[in-house]
Amino acid sequence: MDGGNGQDLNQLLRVLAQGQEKTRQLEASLDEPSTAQVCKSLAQQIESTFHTAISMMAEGSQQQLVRADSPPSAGDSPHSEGSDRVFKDYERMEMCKRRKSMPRWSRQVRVCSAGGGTEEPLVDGYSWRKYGQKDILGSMYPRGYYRCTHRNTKGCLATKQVQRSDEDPSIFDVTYRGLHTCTEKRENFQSEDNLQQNKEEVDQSNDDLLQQLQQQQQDAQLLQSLRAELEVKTEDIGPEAQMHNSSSFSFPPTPASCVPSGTIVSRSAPDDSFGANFSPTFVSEPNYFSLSQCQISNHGGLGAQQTEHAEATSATATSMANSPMADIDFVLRQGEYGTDFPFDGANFF
DNA sequence: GCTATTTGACCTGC
DNA sequence: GCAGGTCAAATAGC
Repeated sequence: MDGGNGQDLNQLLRVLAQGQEKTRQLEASLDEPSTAQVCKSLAQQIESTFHTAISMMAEGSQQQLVRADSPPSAGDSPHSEGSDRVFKDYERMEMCKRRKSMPRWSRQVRVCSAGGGTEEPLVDGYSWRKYGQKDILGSMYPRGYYRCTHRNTKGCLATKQVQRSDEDPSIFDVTYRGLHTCTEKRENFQSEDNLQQNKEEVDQSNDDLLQQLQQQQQDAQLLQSLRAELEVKTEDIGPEAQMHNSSSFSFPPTPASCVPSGTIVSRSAPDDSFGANFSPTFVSEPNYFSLSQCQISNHGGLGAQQTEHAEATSATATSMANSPMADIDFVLRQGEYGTDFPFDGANFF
């Protein structure tokens, strides 16, 4: 993927620009009286655009990672004893890898009903199946583990964890992991009120993603021109020195201040200096964001879903993180990926 | 009988 | 070794 990177990026930028344009159209449509159909259509187009962009990135990154660690296929030794076991172990291993790279985000949900248990606080439009519960050290309440009901039928790997807050038992911390690959939609949970907010978030995500990509492209060009310059200058050096240099030349280590921590800072953080921090490596840390959003359930549960669609869309836009090109656990969310845009530059360019 | 939940056991990462 | 996360057998509800 070295030769076609610039072209790929340009193509990707075009696709993302399309998404941005569609989002603007959606915004414009909101001012019109009867917009349901138009908005729905535009939303579908936006979703499709993100899907295309993500596919492009995933495809590009996978080409770099053709490795020998293919799964021990059952066909290798179909009748050997314990082959199932080996395969299951492998699946478990893969699950751990996937878990690490899954996008993750959390939110706080307030409920009115003062139940005592850890029952699922809100219906969020997806159907979840509880698969575990665990007492958590230092927490008064156990944590419930849920996975998408369509895990087996559609291979949807989305999970969520629900834990009642110690400070305020009416608040649940809900941590979502992975994206729904099942086709189940939550259209019923999209109210007119939500639409504008969601659109703004999607628009913001689009803008930020585009900005990051453009910055990376500039960095790549800069790097290339620097490299070209370096090559020219080495011609002036004598053959002996050249030999020496060619065997020991290396880029100086990246200053510590320029190495992204991998921790996504709050959007409100003013020190957004992405441009100065391009680095081919980054440190991976589990990154959360917390919406701290109080959601009251006495409006038929609609309030609880106000931003979730946009979050899912935003997370979808970042699901390139699921690609094997980086073992990262992050969630991009409108501007929060400031200095740590998690592309592994060394792989991406 | 099918599906969802519960719960102890097991596995993995730190 | 410990805590968190998941599995899977047992159980409950429809």
